[in-house]
Amino acid sequence: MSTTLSTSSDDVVEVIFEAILKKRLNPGVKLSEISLQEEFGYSRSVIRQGFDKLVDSGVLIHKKNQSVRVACPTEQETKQIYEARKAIETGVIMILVEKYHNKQLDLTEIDSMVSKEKKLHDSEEHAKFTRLSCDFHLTLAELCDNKYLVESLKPLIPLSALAASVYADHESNFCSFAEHQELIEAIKSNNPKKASEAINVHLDHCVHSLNFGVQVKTKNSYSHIFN
Amino acid sequence: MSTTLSTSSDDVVEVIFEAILKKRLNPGVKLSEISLQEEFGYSRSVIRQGFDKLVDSGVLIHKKNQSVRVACPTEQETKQIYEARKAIETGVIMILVEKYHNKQLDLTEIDSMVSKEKKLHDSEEHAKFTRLSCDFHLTLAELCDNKYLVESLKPLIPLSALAASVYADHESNFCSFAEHQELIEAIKSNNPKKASEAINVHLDHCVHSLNFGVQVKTKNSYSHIFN
DNA sequence: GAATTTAATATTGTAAACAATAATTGTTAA
DNA sequence: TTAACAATTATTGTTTACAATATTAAATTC
Repeated sequence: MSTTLSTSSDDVVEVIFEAILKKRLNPGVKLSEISLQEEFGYSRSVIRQGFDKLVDSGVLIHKKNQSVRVACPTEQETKQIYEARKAIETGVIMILVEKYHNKQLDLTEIDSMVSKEKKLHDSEEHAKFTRLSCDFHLTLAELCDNKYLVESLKPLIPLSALAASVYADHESNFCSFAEHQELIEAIKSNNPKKASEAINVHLDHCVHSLNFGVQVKTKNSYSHIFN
Repeated sequence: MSTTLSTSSDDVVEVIFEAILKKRLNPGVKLSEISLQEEFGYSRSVIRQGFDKLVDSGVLIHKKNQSVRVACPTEQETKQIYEARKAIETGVIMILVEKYHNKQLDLTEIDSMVSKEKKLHDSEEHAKFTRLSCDFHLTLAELCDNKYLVESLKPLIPLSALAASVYADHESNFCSFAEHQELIEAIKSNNPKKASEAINVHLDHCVHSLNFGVQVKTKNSYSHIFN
């Protein structure tokens, strides 16, 4: 949380988040503390602290006396993740509509993000596109100036990415930049109802684009993951 | 998170949560690791793990190389806490309305909680009443069967309790059981709009009942806090 | 006597060591 | 060959020890 001065273990959290969003770390992958201390250069206790935070947010799974594993959301969990996101992000959008109406909100950063999303989508840079799609949602939360909302949403983004790696057939169409565009327009039009519908429809589309029929595949090695 | 088998450090988290809700731990109180290991019987590293979790949720504040302190929410933070709660709990209520309508929700537990709240309020057992008010909100979230929503809301409840200890003049009127009653009625009446308004009005009342003019007081000793 | 500096103490940050548990490998028997 | 069991290895859970930092107390100066 932002009240904490960042410690070494936060590096671990960031790197693992990053690796998940970049699809370097797949669902179900086992992560041992001693193997990773070489990778990071920190001691095992620092790695462990980072793991603990990630376990707490649900991104890593930990059973007693066993190595942690990257979460592999079930169908039910995925639906719960998006249900939670709808609650939190609807709140986010309502706040932003209010702020924009009161001229307390600068949307230029978000506008340029959506433009960049479009470019990456057209040039078929899938990895970067997925990453930016995730950032879009987090950035909206950050614009609220409410650290509690941000912290609530934060773990749900990598969890969504993990769900996508498991269940999405084509990730390029998974989180539509066109709907992001519409969402921003709804905020600008100062129409709370329209904006609320836009975010709910968008997140519903994300879930419905997933194919829960696929067999879950897990990997076990983690060389060349973090670089 | 529920995916984790509970470890020793979770005991620390629970005990501190409990102490806050029971008003044994006041905002700003300093908690040193070595002093508390005697209190708990665990070693310092276990205490530390529990502290880390509490810091992550914002309930404890931690600056590098300094002892952790119980959070002392500012006016702005308090308003952010309730803004976040409104988002999350509106989502919770919407889910419950849907579930109740589909006969997938049993409200007898909640009904009896509200009855008990009334009793405690009438008999002026303030500490127990406050505690039950907090439990009411968490129980509603738990009825959604969505661990992500529960985990999002969980840290905001003790934070609200801390804000109340700082800014509430009379805690007995702080979180109205009558409004809890109305909220449940709204769910039962299968009226999403009414239910949404009920939770938003209730949480707004909580904030507005606070008096942000008071001077913040902190304490420094912690004997007889955890028993 | 008050303020500043210096030394002593206490507390946290990190790493390393040991104990307990799980995962793996090797062996044996059917 | 396969299955069950035993021994080994690897990994986690916890404690302990040491280094770095902050807090407190004492000493010095004005």
